Amino acid sequence: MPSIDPSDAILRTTLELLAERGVHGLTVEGVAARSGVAKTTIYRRWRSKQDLALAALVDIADRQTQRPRDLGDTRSELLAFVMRLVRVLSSSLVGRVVHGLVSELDSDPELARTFREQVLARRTAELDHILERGVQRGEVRADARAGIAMDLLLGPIYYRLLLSGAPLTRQFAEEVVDSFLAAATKSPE
Amino acid sequence: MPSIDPSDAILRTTLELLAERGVHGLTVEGVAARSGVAKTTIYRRWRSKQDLALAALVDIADRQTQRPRDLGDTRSELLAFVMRLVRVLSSSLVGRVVHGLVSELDSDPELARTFREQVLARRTAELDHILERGVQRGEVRADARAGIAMDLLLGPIYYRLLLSGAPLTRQFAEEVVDSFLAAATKSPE
Amino acid sequence: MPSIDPSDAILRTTLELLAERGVHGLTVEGVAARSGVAKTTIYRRWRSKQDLALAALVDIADRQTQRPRDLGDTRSELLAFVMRLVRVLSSSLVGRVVHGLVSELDSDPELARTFREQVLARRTAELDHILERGVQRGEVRADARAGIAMDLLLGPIYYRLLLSGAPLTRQFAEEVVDSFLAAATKSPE
Amino acid sequence: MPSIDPSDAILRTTLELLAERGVHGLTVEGVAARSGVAKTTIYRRWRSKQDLALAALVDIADRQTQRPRDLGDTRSELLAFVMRLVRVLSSSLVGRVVHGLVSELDSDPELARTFREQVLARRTAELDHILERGVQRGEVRADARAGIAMDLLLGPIYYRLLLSGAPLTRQFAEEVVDSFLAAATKSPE
DNA sequence: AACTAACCGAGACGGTACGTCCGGTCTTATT
DNA sequence: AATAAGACCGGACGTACCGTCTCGGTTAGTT
Repeated sequence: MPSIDPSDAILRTTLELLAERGVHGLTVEGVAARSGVAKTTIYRRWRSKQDLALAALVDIADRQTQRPRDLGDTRSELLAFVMRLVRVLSSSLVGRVVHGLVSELDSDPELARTFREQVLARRTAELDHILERGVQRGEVRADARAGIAMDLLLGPIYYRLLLSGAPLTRQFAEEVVDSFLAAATKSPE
Repeated sequence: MPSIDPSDAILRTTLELLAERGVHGLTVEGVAARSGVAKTTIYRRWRSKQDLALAALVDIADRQTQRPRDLGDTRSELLAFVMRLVRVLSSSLVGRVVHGLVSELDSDPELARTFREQVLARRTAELDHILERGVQRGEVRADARAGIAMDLLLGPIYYRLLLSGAPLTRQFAEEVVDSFLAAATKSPE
Repeated sequence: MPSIDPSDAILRTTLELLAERGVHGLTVEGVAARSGVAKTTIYRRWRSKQDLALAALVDIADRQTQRPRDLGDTRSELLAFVMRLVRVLSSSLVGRVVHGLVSELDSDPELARTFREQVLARRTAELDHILERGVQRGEVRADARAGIAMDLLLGPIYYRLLLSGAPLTRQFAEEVVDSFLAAATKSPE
Repeated sequence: MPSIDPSDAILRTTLELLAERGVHGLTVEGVAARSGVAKTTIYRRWRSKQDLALAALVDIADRQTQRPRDLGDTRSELLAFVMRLVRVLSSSLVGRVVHGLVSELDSDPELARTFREQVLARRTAELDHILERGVQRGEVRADARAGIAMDLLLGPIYYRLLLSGAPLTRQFAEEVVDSFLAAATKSPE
């Protein structure tokens, strides 16, 4: 007698439908029908279908979060960090969900808050660790902080995912990391 | 005797509604009602409300496109380039429209194509000019090309607009430009 | 606390609109708007506006069905039978609805079936009773049956209603009944 | 160089579409498209699609009108008269068109007038001739007139066509004629 | 031979209603 | 008390035709 908690079934179905049809094709009615749950039950737990999609997203993220290990040098660690994002976003599911949610962040502040806390903040924390170690090693300038670093490292990745549609290759990840390091290493002019 | 063409009225109304309620609150029915045009007329010209919103966006972009003037040095020109984007995106209207459209780019290839051709490609062309001049001046490495430069310069801007919600300040623009130049100047290691 | 069931409100409004504007002017949207019911609710119960109009028609018919009483002689009973139809059809409402539905019977078999079962079959049953009594009394030939009798008695009435537009008077009803009786009495030649 | 007059092409196409899809599926746009004529041209000649359908109907009727020949006895002539109607209405085309038009007669007086003048009045004239001859022969009561005779003879036919859906057989036609003659022969009681 | 007026095709337009999809709320009965 | 089931209101969707309306391009007929 599995899954006494309907939330599991709901999230699992949500991910299935997201994978099959994207955020656009995700409907609360569809989730209810396939998971054998009443619409009411869904609305009791999530405020909207975006909220539900985000919950599913976080559900994945939870499983994939990884402590950034000490790889010896900052470049390797940053590259691992960026490549992990590249890989996750390239898996059609996560990429599609993020892509599908972005527009909603603008009109739903509550959703935006959750997204930033549950998704972005974790990445920032990881990046902070890496940079701290880099400063200690003397590989990175002392004033390097995750704030701007996130913009410089993740921005280009998301730009390709969300806007230009250009491919997220390993070479691209290296160029992004190297560009970042060029500035983070050099003393300001 | 202006606006014999209903397209004008439609686009104008579309911009009004976008400004007031965002892409989310934009409805074809609403545009038809306010602009005094039949829904059919709208559908005769645009395939969907996203298509319409994009048209309105391009309509603004058309009016704002600017030849990048020679400012003497590359940093100034890049900063002007980035700041122009920052200003445009900060004007609530354009920012909201772009934000509202992003999710649709994933599910509507035709829309994505148009967006890239009408919006991104123009920026790329401008950037190309700047970089070319920079190479000639010897301020930029000879292999600098707009492709990756767009990712590095615009990525961080859009990351803040679309995801982190952090403010688009002039200081931020400078940091982005300087970071880019640090890499584009230095010879590869 | 009446009309917990939206069907009541819908049918009542349908009759109002039919009376005011005829079948032609009956729209599902209009019924929804005036009855304070969602269009979906109407479509959940009736397949089309014709189906709805027919339901309203049957709704009236239900209320007006009457056991044919024994009036002593067949002519009186037939005349009462015919006159009842004449009166009902002359009431603008029923006449208009029937008139408005006829054309749809040709293209909507399901509608035709319902119309015949719910409306015509009832009349046929009444007529059967009358003829049966007439046979027992010896006033009508033993082989008189409702099948052809319906054609002969109602045909002329509907012909005037639907096609010629000639008035449905009492004298006309008498002529129809007498003509029928002339044949139904006389032995076949 | 055929059909200099577009009316021909329009009516021909109208009949085709009526035959294929019934009055319901007849659209002015469809006629225009198939006949290679502009909608304007159609509206210049007919007020509505019903008007057009009726014109097509009359067009057929014109070709089929027939002088009722003297067959020697009234019964034969009446039967021929009724059977001709039966045959015409049974041809799916005319039957469908009439069926499709009936409902419009109620809401379009102009259409009704034309229908009665162009279609019914011709039949009445034919019937008049037959009855006149019948009176002269002494086969029919002197006060028999087409007015009520049309109701009694055509009513049952149209009742089956329009309402009951029962088949229009030759036997049925005979029963109708004989019933009429029973009354038209007998002196009033 | 040029001019004009009628008529034509093409098709855009405002408008009405269609029937559908889903969102999110609410009620009822079950367990 | 939480649930499945599902009816309900509401808003918008995109479509189909309606009947009206320019708009140019023949084609006749007139001068």
